[in-house]
Amino acid sequence: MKTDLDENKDLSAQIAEAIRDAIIGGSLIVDQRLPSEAELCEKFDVGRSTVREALKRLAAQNLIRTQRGAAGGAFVNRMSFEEAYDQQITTSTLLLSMNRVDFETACEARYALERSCAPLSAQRRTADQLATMRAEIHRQSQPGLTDEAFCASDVAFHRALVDGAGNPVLSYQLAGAVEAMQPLMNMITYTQRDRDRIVALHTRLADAIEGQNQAASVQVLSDLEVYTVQLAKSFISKSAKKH
Amino acid sequence: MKTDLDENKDLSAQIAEAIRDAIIGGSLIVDQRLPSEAELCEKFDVGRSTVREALKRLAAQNLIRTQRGAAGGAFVNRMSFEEAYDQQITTSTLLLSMNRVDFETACEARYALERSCAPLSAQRRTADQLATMRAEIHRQSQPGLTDEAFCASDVAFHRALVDGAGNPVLSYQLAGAVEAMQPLMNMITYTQRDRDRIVALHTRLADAIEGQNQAASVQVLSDLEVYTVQLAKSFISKSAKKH
DNA sequence: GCAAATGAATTGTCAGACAATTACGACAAA
DNA sequence: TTTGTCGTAATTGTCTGACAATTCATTTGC
Repeated sequence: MKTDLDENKDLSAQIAEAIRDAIIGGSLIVDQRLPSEAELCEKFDVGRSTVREALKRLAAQNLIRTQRGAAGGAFVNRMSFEEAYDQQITTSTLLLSMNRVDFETACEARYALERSCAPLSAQRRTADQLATMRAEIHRQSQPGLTDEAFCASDVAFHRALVDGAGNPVLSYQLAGAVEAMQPLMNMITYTQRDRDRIVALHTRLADAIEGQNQAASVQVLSDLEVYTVQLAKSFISKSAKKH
Repeated sequence: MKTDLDENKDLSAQIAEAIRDAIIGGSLIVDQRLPSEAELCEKFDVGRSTVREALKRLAAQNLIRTQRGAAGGAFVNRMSFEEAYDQQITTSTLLLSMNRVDFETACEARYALERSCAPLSAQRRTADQLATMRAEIHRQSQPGLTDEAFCASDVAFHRALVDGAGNPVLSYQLAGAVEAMQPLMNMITYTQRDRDRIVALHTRLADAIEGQNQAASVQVLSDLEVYTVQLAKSFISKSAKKH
């Protein structure tokens, strides 16, 4: 691990980077204990606050976890899929909300990625995942559902589809694409007719997945993309007219 | 922003979460200045180190940036695509390296995602991106290339393919999938025959992209996936025999 | 033998101090 | 009037020392 620091830059950032590189490079392995804060102070020749700030940076990225007590300390953390999901979703959401990414671009990316899951999901989905899809469709056709709840159910439906591919890496990669769209979708108001149309498309999709019809599942996703973009466009022009 | 803290938990984590929620929720907008450290101390009724550790956590996630000096402070950061790329790659790499994800699963996910880019790339790739692909193919056929350099060129080739889709959100999502495979691919040793085969597949792919042949581009990626998995399998069985 | 007390190691938090950096205004010089 | 210099205030970055809270191992008392 590099212990020589550039004097005139942010020390805690440099220390965090040095440790991060050691973890990524494999010289610190999972569950291994890092030196105590006091030892790191000596090793890098800095004060304790500086070391602590560096460790907090790493903790924020789930690279380490800390434990108090006699046998405590900082340990290299095994990044769980759960943690990776959360990070993925947070990053994707912020990226979309802060960069004026137009709806169409985000939508295209999302459905392109989902189409890559659909054939696998048609092959492998479990009965449980299929049941989740059906249940969400049922929820979506309930009257009196708020727009927000409708969107949340939409996300759950698509998550089930993605998980149906039975590939955790794929689920992880798709988490951001699907969830990050939710705030954008939430801004739209759905008429009953819109919802009926979406429910119909979801039903077609679930049928295709149930019937293991790969081509059909891909086709429905394309149709869904077209419809979603159209919906967003008409909504934007409508709210533009109001003002 | 919530300012009431649970006494017996990690204060800096709670503060970081409160501020993070405010950013995600939109009550703190891009480039807005956060209260100074001293003000945050009062607001949350904690010491300055605690506040600073919370801010470092947020800085590690690129949520804020800090500036010294009179008009300095912490500002809500606009997450750039570049920063999001880096985070995505780091997270994906660690996830794969720490969870004994088998090669086949990771490979399946990667090529499934790439296949979702190929048709778009065939439609839209610029001459520049095509030239990058050709250049990397040329580099890959150079004799005396180390395995590591070969893999790096492979990544660059696939990045050009993905970027060809002209959708920055898609490029961002794919960054992790493509780059995180590199450490796994690096463990393989490539014979000249392996490289020739890969170069031939890459050439077919570049030809399909150049000729705007969507179906062919998808097909080549499937072939490449099959070959890559086969390569990895034979390599694993070979190194198993040695021991 | 077992429970309770003790001690040691470690992280979490606080307070105070000083250094480094930056913006801004005052003031003098051209 | 413009320009350059200086000082001052605000703010983050770092260091030091202290104490609290937690956890484990050891010792003590019964």
